[in-house]
Amino acid sequence: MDNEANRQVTFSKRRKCLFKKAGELCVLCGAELAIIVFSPARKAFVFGHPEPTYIINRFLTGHEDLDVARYYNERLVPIQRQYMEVVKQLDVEKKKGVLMEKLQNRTMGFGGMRPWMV
Amino acid sequence: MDNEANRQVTFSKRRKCLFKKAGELCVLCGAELAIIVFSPARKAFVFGHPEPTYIINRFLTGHEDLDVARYYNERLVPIQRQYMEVVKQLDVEKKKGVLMEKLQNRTMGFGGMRPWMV
DNA sequence: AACTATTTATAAGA
DNA sequence: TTCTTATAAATAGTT
Repeated sequence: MDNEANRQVTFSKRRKCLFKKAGELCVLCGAELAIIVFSPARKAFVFGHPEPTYIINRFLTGHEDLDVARYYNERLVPIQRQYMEVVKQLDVEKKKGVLMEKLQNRTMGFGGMRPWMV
Repeated sequence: MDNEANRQVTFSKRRKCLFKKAGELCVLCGAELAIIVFSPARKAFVFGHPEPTYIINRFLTGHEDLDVARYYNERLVPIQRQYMEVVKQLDVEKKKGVLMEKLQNRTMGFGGMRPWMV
C-alpha cells in the first residue's frame, strides 16, 4: 500500500466491503444506518438503509418525521410571529403613553412633574 | 440468531467491527467518513473521522465550510435576541402607563376621562 | 466475556 | 481491472 494506485484499489475494495457489512447489519439485526464516505479524491459515496437522508435527518433532529430545514423553520417561524406580536403591543403602549402625556400636560400644564422621566 | 438476546449480541459485535473497519479505511486510505447506526431499540451510535457532523454537513450542503445547524441558528439567534429586547421595552412602556394612570387619577380624580380606553 | 471452528476479507502478485 | 491465493480477521455458537 505504498503507492497511490494501490491505495486507490484498497480504498475501493474496503469501501465495497464496508457497505456489504453495513447491509448485513441491517438485514440480520434490524438496524437502520447510513454511511457517507469521502474518498481521498473528495468524491462522496453513500450507503443507507432506509434512505441515507432519512437516517441523517433522524440523527440531526432527533425526530423521525422532520427534515432539517423543517426542524429549524419550525423553531424560527413561531418566534418570528411572537416577535411581530410583541412589536405591535409595544406600539400600542407607546401610543397610549403619548396620549396620556398630552392629557397630563393639558391637566397640569407644561411645568408638571413627569416622574417616570426622572 | 433466532432469539432477541442473540440478535442484540450480534448487533453489538458487528457494529463494533463495522466501526473498526471504517477507522481502518480512514487511516489506511486517507478517506473521511461518518456512520450513523440506529439499533433495533432505536438508539443512535455514531462514528466519524473527522467529526461526524463535519462529514454530514459536507454531504448535505456540498460545502466544507457550511454548517447546517449554524446556518439556521444564525437566523434564529438574532431574532431571539430582538424578541427579548422588545419584550423588555414593552415592560418599560407598560410600567410607564401604570405610573401615568396613577398620576392622572390623582390629578383628575377617579371620574376623569381616560380617552385611550375608549 | 472468552473460546473456537468456520467463513470472510484482504494485500499482493499474476 | 479482474482473478488468485496465502494469510489475517470476523463471526456464530458455545461455554
